Amino acid sequence: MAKNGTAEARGATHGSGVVARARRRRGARHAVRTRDPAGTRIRILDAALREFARHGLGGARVDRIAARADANKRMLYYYFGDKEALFLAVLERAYEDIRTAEQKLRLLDVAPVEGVRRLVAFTWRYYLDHPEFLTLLNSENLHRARHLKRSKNIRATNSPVIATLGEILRRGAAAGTFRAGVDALQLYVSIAGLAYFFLSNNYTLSQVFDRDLAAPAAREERLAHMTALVTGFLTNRN
Amino acid sequence: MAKNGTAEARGATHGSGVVARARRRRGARHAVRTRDPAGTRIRILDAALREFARHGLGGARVDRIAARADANKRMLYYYFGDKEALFLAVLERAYEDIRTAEQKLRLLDVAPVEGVRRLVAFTWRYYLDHPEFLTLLNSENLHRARHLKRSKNIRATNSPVIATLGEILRRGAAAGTFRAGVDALQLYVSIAGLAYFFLSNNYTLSQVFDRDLAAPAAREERLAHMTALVTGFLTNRN
DNA sequence: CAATCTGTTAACGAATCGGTTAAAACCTTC
DNA sequence: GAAGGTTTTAACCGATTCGTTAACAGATTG
Repeated sequence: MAKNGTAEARGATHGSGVVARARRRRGARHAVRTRDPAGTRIRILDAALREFARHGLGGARVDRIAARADANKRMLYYYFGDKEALFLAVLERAYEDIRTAEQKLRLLDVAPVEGVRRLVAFTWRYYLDHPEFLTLLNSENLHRARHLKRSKNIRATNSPVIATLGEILRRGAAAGTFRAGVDALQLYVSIAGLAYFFLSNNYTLSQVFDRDLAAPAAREERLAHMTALVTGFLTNRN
Repeated sequence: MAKNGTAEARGATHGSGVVARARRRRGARHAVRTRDPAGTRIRILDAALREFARHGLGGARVDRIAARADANKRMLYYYFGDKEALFLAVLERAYEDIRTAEQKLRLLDVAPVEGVRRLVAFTWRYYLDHPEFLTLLNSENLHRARHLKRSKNIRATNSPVIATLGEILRRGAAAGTFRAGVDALQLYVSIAGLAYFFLSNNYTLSQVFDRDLAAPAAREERLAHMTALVTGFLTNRN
């Protein structure tokens, strides 16, 4: 009863699909079969993101993806072609998501130092909240960006941030608060790297240095250090 | 004929093993069979390093490792137990190698700024020359350091670098050239991250920003930026 | 309501996976 | 030179892998 509300609330055109699926999962007989093409597609994408992030491309299992998506395995192939094409679809959506989040930042509304601080904090927060994004990128790099190479519309979406950061650096240098001659792409990669490495390699680092680097205190310390490092560098005019 | 020299040059106790193996590979009949336990062990480790680095733990194939090591597959299990134990052995050796290289650095013989510069340059160079180390760590982190947790003698070997960096920071602060209050572990992680991210994610970064970040010029630019970032931060006393 | 397209299903199959068996060949020791 | 332990081999195994087949059911259109 309450379950039904969920389906309707989502505004699904074929709302009954969700209910039917829930019934079928519970093993009820006389399950009402219904279609939900769009829903099936995103359920597969969600399940695939989780699976690829958890086990990598090589360790991911299509059967597990299908099971978690509550879809027939054949559907993966119907919608995406094969395992690798599905991986690319997952990757493209992940990039799309972070770029969308970046767009909302409006870094040029504040002073240059504050703008940089916000970019550092955002990057940190985003990686922290989306660990799957990190492992996904690691997988893609393991395969030398083989999938991304086949993708279009990836290059276009990624420039804006660099352009914005470049403008911040220009303004800061003009105002005399920042040093001149800093390359925006290099700095962007640095900010990303400072957060990425700590989080992506958190497990081995914690093990090797015998500290719990996932603890709240360690995280706060890290963000503070990153911010100090970047702003300290930029405001040192020698 | 010249081949034989290689075996002797290596100082192998059972030198004939190498020759026999080479003959067998070439498919010669009446192949002289010989034993070489130590050699077999390291050939397996080398082959496994390559395979795990190339395909990750999940994507690695034991048959391929055996083939490349020119050993029977049974030997992997004879010496290491199973695939995962072999992975741990490879990982342990990789850590051992980088710590050994770090020991040779003698960073305290030079001025603090120069010491930091050398550490940055070394880290960069080492990652550049050992890309397998990066992908290996990525794999281990994907699995949440599951294997490393079982390992002993990992924690002990990793402290010295942090201690040395701590001493450099102390001396620099005492001399008034460095800012005070910088945590050695945080800075070490930062230096590593600045190099690691650029190299480990080189493929996706190059793709996404439409630049060849593996080109010599891009590499030099990166090292220069990293060095400036770290020293610029440390020498900014505010 | 018939024809047609789209989405979904169960079942299967060939290839490959990590791991094992059982026996043989090499090497050391006495 | 025989005994006994260590290293190596070929063959094999059951489970699992990704991907496919063929038929069916819901939706759409005339």
